[in-house]
Amino acid sequence: MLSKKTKYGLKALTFIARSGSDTPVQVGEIAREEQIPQKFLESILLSLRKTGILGSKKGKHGGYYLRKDPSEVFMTEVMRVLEGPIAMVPCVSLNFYEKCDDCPDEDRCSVNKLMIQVRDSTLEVFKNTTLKDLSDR
Amino acid sequence: MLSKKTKYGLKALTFIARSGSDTPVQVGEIAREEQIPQKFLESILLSLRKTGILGSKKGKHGGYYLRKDPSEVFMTEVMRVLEGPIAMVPCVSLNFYEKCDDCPDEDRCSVNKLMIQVRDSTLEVFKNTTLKDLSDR
DNA sequence: GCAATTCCTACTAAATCGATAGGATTAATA
DNA sequence: TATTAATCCTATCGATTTAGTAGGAATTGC
Repeated sequence: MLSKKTKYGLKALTFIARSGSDTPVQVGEIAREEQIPQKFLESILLSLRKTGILGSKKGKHGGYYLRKDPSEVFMTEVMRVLEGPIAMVPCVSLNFYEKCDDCPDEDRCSVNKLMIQVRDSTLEVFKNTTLKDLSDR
Repeated sequence: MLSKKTKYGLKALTFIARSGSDTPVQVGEIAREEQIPQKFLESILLSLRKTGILGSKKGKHGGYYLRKDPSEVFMTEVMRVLEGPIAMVPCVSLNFYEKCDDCPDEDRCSVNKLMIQVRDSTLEVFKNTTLKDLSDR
């Protein structure tokens, strides 16, 4: 299941990308338009800022803005920030690898092999989709 | 994240497929060999039986067996039983469709579009992988 | 009848999710 | 400089899900 955090995050990013203008977009506006609880959205945008996808301006007339062109914001990056590892098991994760405690031999593990395939096919989608693709349609 | 239930279930199915023989395989044996809590595994195999993937024999010398040849047990079926919907959001699920309450227009939803792609690519993997593939390697 | 097995129901501890609350900090502007 | 409006930060909380555990009923082979 996709978490609400990710769902809200993607919608917010799309909203910001669509706004186009240079002036930052405020949390309140996004929350209102996209029907997202404002306080929850605040924390989501904050994490997107901390990882460098968004920039922010504080104080009056502040808000959030994209730090790159939407066509350069890849879903691999966004999904890892919002949803965490793309792999379904840590032992096939490229960025968050961890050995399974219960699995003695990774090379002979049937789950491992299957999940590598799932990871690769999902990755392929995320690598080929940018925020521009999301906001265009 | 893949649930332990699914992981254990896949390992157990692989174990049964590898055993090859006609005599049913006992929960205790699988639990011991694959390091899975026995009582937990019982409930997992039970759900696989109820959906027709496994058959069982009760009483002494009882156990579980495959109802089809491993090459006919597709991961689509197994994953749906163990892990639930393959789609990451209900609004793109083929078998468990539900409209998003918070999303007024599905056709204009950027999340929707992205998740359809992820669903299709994952489905492609599961459609082309059978229990035979898992147990062969 | 006894032993070994699946089957069934109920319970529980821990983790995660989806928020909410309250205020500190910063910046524009009157 | 005071006010206002925004982001930033920390803490808390209820509900749900996960990963089991417990205990025994039902069934079968010997």
